[in-house]
Amino acid sequence: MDIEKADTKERLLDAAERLFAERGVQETSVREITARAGANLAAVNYHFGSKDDLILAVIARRLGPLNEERLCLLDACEIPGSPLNLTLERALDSFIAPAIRLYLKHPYFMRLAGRIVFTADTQLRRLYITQFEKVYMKMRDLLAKLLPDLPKTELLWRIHFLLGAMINTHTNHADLYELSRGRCGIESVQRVADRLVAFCAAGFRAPVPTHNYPETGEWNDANASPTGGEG
Amino acid sequence: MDIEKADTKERLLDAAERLFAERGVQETSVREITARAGANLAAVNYHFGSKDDLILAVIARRLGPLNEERLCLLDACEIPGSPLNLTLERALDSFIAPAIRLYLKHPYFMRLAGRIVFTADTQLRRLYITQFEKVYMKMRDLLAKLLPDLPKTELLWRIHFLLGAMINTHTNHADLYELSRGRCGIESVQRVADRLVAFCAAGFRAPVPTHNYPETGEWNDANASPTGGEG
DNA sequence: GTCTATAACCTGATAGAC
DNA sequence: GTCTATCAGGTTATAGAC
Repeated sequence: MDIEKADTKERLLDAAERLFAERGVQETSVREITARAGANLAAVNYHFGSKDDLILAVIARRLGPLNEERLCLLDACEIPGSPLNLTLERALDSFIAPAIRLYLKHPYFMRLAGRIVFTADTQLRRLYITQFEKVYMKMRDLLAKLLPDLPKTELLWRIHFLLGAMINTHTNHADLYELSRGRCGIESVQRVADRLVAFCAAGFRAPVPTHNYPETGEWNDANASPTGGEG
Repeated sequence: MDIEKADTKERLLDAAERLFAERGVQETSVREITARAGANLAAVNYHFGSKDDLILAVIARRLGPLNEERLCLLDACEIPGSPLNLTLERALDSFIAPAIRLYLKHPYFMRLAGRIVFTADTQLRRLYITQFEKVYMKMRDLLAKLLPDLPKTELLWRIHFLLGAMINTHTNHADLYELSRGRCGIESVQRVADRLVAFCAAGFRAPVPTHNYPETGEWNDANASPTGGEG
C-alpha cells in the first residue's frame, strides 16, 4: 500500500484543523477547507453532515487522546505511602507535558485549542470544557493532597493561573518567539514543560497573600445545581 | 442637563463592546449592534465609517488609558537608590492591578481584550499588541533589574507565563466562578491582584530548572528587522 | 442626523447528474 | 463518492428621501 495521499475525510480534517487555527473557526468557510483539501465543495456535507459536525470531529480527533494521557499520568502519581510533598513537580508535569508534546507534534491543533478556550462561542467552549472536566478534577484533588495547608479557594485560583500560563504558552508562542528575536524559539520548546512546571510549582508553594478566610474542606461538587449561572 | 441617554455614538460603542465580548467580533453583525443601541442600521457607517473602524474605536477607548496607567505606575517603581530586590511585588502589581481594576469597572471590555489576544485575526491582534509593546518593554527592563541573576531567556518565558495567567484571569473568570460554585466569585476579585502577584512573584524567583546556557546581556531590540517572521 | 430600500456579495446546504 | 448548479438567507455598505 502506497503512502500516496490520505483519503478525503482525513484531508478535510487536516485542512480544517490548520485553517481553523490560522484564520478562526467562524472565519473559515467550507469553500476554503475543501479547496485546500483538494476536494469538492459538497464533500464536507457528504462526509460530516455539516460544518458544525466537522468542527466537532476536528476537536475530538486529538483532544480525547490528550486528556487520556493526562489522566493516565496523573493516576500514576498517586502511589500510596510515597512522600507526597515531593511530587508537586511530577503532578504538574503530568498535566503540562502532554500538552507541550502535542504542541510539538500538532502545533495547529494546540493553537486552535487555545483559541477555543478564549472564544465567545459558548456552544463550542462548552463542548471543549466538558471534555476537560475529568482531568481538571483529578488534578485539583491531587494538588489538594500535595498542598494540604493551602486554602481550597486559593488552590482554585492558582489552578486558574496555571491554566492561563499553559494555554498562552502553546497558543501564542509565536509572539514570544518574535519578541525574543528567536531566542525563545521552537528549538527550546521541549524544555518549556520544565520551565512552566518550575514557575507554577513555586507559585503553588507561595505563601497566601494576607487574609485568612474560613475554609470548608469540600468542593461542593455534590450539591451542585445543574444550571449554574455565570458571573 | 439630564442624564437621560448618551448620544448615539457612545451608545454604539457600549453596545458593540458588550456584543463583541459576548458573541465575538466577527460573529456580531452591525444589525445586532444598532438594534441594541436603539439606532438605525446605517448609524455605524455614518458615525464610524465601517464596522472595522468601530472595532478600533471600541478598543482605543479603554486600552489607551489602561496602558498609560501602567506606564505611570511602572515609572514610579524606579526610585534610584531604593532596595530594588524588595520591590518585585510592586513592579508586578503596577502591571497587573490596573487590568483587574478595569475588569471590575468594564468586565465586557476586559473579556473582549483577552479574546482579541487569542483571536486568529492577525490584523486585530497586531493592532492590540502594538499598543502594548511600550508597557511590555518597560516591565521587562524593570524585572531584569530586579532579577539580575535570572537569565534573560528565562525571564522572557516567565513574562509569557505571567501574561497568560493574567489574561485568563480577567477573560475566563466566569469559568472559575462556576467551577468553584461561587467561592471564587466577583466579591473576591479585588483580592485577585494580590493573589496573582504572589503567585507570579514566587514563579519569577524560582530556581532555573536545569541547564545554564550562555546569555547575552542585550534584548536585541536594536538590530531588529522590521519584518520579523512568526515561528 | 436619521431613516428606508437596496445593491453586491458571501455563506452553508442540497438536489440531481455522473 | 464526486461533481455542478443553485437555493435561501445572511452580511456590509451605500444612495437618496426626510
